[in-house]
Parts: sequence; structure tokens; C-alpha cells
Amino acid sequence: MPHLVDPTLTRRERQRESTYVDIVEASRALLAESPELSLRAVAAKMGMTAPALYRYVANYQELVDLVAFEIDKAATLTFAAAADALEPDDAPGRLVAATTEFRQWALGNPHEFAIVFANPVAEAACVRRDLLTVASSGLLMTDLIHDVWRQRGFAIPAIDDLPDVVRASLEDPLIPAKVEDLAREDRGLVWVYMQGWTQLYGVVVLEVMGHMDPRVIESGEMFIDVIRRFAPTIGLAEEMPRLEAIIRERLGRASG
Amino acid sequence: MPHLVDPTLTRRERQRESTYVDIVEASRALLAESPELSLRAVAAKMGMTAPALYRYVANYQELVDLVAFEIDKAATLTFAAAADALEPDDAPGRLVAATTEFRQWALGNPHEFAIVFANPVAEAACVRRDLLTVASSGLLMTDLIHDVWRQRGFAIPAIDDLPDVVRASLEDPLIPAKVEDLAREDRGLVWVYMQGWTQLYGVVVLEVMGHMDPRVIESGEMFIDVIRRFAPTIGLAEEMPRLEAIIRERLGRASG
DNA sequence: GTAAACCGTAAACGGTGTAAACTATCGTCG
DNA sequence: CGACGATAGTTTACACCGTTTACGGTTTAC
Repeated sequence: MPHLVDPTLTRRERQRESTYVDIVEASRALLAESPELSLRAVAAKMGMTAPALYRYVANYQELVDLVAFEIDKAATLTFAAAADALEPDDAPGRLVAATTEFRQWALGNPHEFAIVFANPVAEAACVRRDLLTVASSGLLMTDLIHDVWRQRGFAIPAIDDLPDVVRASLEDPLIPAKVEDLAREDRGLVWVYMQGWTQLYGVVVLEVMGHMDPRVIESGEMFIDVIRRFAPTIGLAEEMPRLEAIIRERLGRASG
Repeated sequence: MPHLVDPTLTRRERQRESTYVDIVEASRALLAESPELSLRAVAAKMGMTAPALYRYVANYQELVDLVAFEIDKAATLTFAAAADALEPDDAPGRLVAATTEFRQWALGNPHEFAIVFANPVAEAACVRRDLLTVASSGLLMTDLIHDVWRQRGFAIPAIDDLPDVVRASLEDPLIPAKVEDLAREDRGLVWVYMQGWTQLYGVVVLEVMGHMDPRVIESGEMFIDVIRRFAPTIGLAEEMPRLEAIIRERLGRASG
């Protein structure tokens, strides 16, 4: 897993890390123009031949996974930035801001979105599965909901009221969710998070894929509607008018 | 002039139609095993060479669209059959039965599902867009919700309370929805349908793509949860326990 | 009966992922 | 310093992909 350049590494290791960065960079440049990401094109864009890339990834799928992970990381920064545009004590505002930015980013970068969020996870025990578990966007979103809960204290389902399977999944989650700092009796919050994520995911995929009336997509009304219908679940019913203003303000912009 | 079979079709035309059937058949056979559908493989499976297929489809995308349309048609039959397993006067039961069958079918035929419901619609004015508008599954689902409304008469949003864009979209929909036999003041029902479809779509795509805890997918608890949370919107809150039984019964089966 | 429309073929072009063999360079150690 | 092994790149090759072109048979229609 390549990260930022680290001075403690040997020269060769640093060079290798930087090549990984180049790979991601080239890939994202290609994705900005075409939905198809080809290993050969990435290599060409870097001034290399295709087989050389096999020194860095085992196969095409691993290239995609690598790029997806880095895209998620980078996109999460913009979500976080959207949240940071509001005061720290306005957890609800921060949540909807980040959520709206997520939607805007998805529509503005459909190919990147597809690679991260609409890519089938083939097997239960594959690399992608592991990467998924630590996806930064998931961690951010759970964090933001957690903040809302701490500040507003909405009702969450008691973990023992939930079905056995769900309880097991909450106690030892296989999805990206920051859960260690959550007492067992508060794990119901993660279920609420999953509910919200499911609904959000539904609209956004529908919109990005174009499986919705173009006029509705353009307006963002269904997206707003989804947020509005979910708001009461996390105790934001009364605050919704104010939050809707935040959303609509953000819908007017393009995403970076 | 006596005609034995179909007066409108000549011998050659009938043969041509049958070739189209073969194409879809071969494609679906391939999709059952591999997520990738290749034009060459389809041709080979039919005992033809690849270029011959260009007598029937203009390009690869058109092949995919054709297959997607036919898959949707065929799948809709199984959804309808699930609904028909219940009494005609039990519209709520029919709706959740069809919905559950949809989910089961999606999980059992992920590649077919992906081709129909998770394929990007590139341009606003493409063939796929038109096909989408008449997708049979969409028509069935609107029908089923319409039946629930007629039988139970839940509250629907007044069309004039909805945002302008939404109103325009409901008066002249670009999505699959049987809408002609719905008075203008009742068009709010279509919005309710879109809301429900969005939520349903969210869970199912999440499940099919594997972007969810495998244990939760296996159990179907999130799917049930989505239905449960949507039920009140269409006046089925009290009936939910009965409906949940119908769902759980169906989750135990495999889909055809 | 003949001309046109149709349906298939083979060959070829440029693209893809991937495997194998080979080579030049770099880092380390005697 | 020199040698050697690991590393990172090359070239070549294979099998597959979508698509185009040119060509040959059949079937239909006038």
C-alpha cells in the first residue's frame, strides 16, 4: 500500500513509492476523460511499456483496486473540506455538507465514482474486501454521524433488539466504520449509519448511472428528498429547513 | 390470401426474428457464467463469426442494450409470478412479493442484474434511454404500487406542492412508469413510486455489488429494514408484520 | 430470369491483459 | 574497488476483444 514519500526509506524504496504515485496520477488523468481504464494506457501515459507495470501490481484488478483506494482517499479530503466549511459545533450542518459534496463529486467524476463505489467485490476474502474495510470515506461519514449523535443525542436502536446477524455484524464490522471507540450498547448507531448510507447510495448511484429523469437529476430534488426523509431518524426533523438551505447552496456549485 | 403463421412476417423476417432470440439466449447463457459479455463469444456460441452479428446490431453497445431489454422483460415475468402467488385483493402482499423476488433475482443473477440496472446511460438521447422508458419491470412496479393505492388509499403529495422540476417530470415522465391512466392530481403517486424505487435500488445494488457485510447480505436484514421503513409512506405500517412474514418466506428460496 | 437485398464468410487493423526471456542499472558486500 | 544479486525496465509473443472491408453464396422480388 503506497503512501506519501517517507524520508526514512532507502532511495530505491522512495523511487518505488513515487512510481506508485505516478501510476495513480496517470490513471486518474485517464479516468477524467474516458470511463475505461486500461493498464496499457496507464503505462503509456507514464512513458513505460505495459509489462513494466507488473512490477507494481500483480494484475489489472489490483491496479483498479489501488486506484480506487487512492481516489477514495482523495475524494474524502474534499468531503471533509465541505464539512469544515461549517462551525465545529454544527455537526448536522457538517454531515449534510459532506454528504452533498459526496453527491456532487460523484456526478462530476462519474468514472472515478464508478471505480470506487460501483465495482463488484468478487470474493469475500480478496484484497478489495480488506481495502473496503478501511475506506476513508466510510470512516469520515461514520465520524460525522457520530458527532451528530453526541451533540443531539437522537434515539438509536438497542443492540439487543436487532436481529442476531446484525448484532454480530455491529460487534465486529466488515465495513468501513470507526467503531472501536463506541461502547457495545451504542453500536446501534452503526446500524443507523448503514441505513443512511444505503439510502444515500441509492440516489447517488441512480443519478450517476443516469437511471433517473435527467431533469430530476439536474435539480437534485430526489437527493434532497432522500436526506429529508432520513433526517428524522437522526433527530434532525426541526433543523431540516436550515440544513436544506445548506444543501441547496452547495448544489449550485461544481465539485473539485 | 391465406396465411398460416403471421401475415405480417415473411419467411426471411421470421428467420431473422429467431436469430435475435438466439442472440439473447446465447448472451444470457454466457452471462450466467461470466460477468463479461463479449460479442465474439456470443457469435461463437451461436456458431457464427463475430462480424456476422453486425447484421443484427450496429455495435457492441446495441447488443448489450438488446440483451438488457430482454433480460428485464424475462425477469419481470418472475416478479409478476411472485405477485400472482397472492390473492388479487392483497395488493400490499403482491407488492412486497414482487419486490422480494426482484431482490432475490438480483442476488442470484448478478451479471444480468448489472447489465440491466447498473449500466451507465451515456447520453440523454440514446437508444438505451428510450428502452429505459418502457422497461417492463418499471411498469410492473408502478402497477403494483398503483394497486396498493387504489385498495388502501394512502396519502400522496399534492402535485402542486412538489418542486417545479418534479412536477414537470411527473406530467411527462422519462422513466418507466405507467402514467397515462393517472389523473393529473394523482401524479404525486409517481413521485412516491420514485422514492420507493430509489430506496429499493440502493439496498439491492449495495448487496449485489458486495459493498455490505456478507453476513447482512446473506440474512437480508437490511433489505427487510428498507421495506419496513418505507411501508408507512404507502400506508402499510400496521400490515407490516404480515408482510414481513411474506418477505421472509420468500428470502428462504432461490430465484429462477 | 435476372437484379437486388440479405446473410454469412475470411482477412485484417488496432486495441486489450498477460507471460516469458532478456538486459541494464542499482545497492550492497567482500 | 569489483562482483554479484535484486530490481526495473525492455522486447517479443499469445490470445482475446470490437470493428471494418471485401467477397461469396441464398433468398426474395420484379
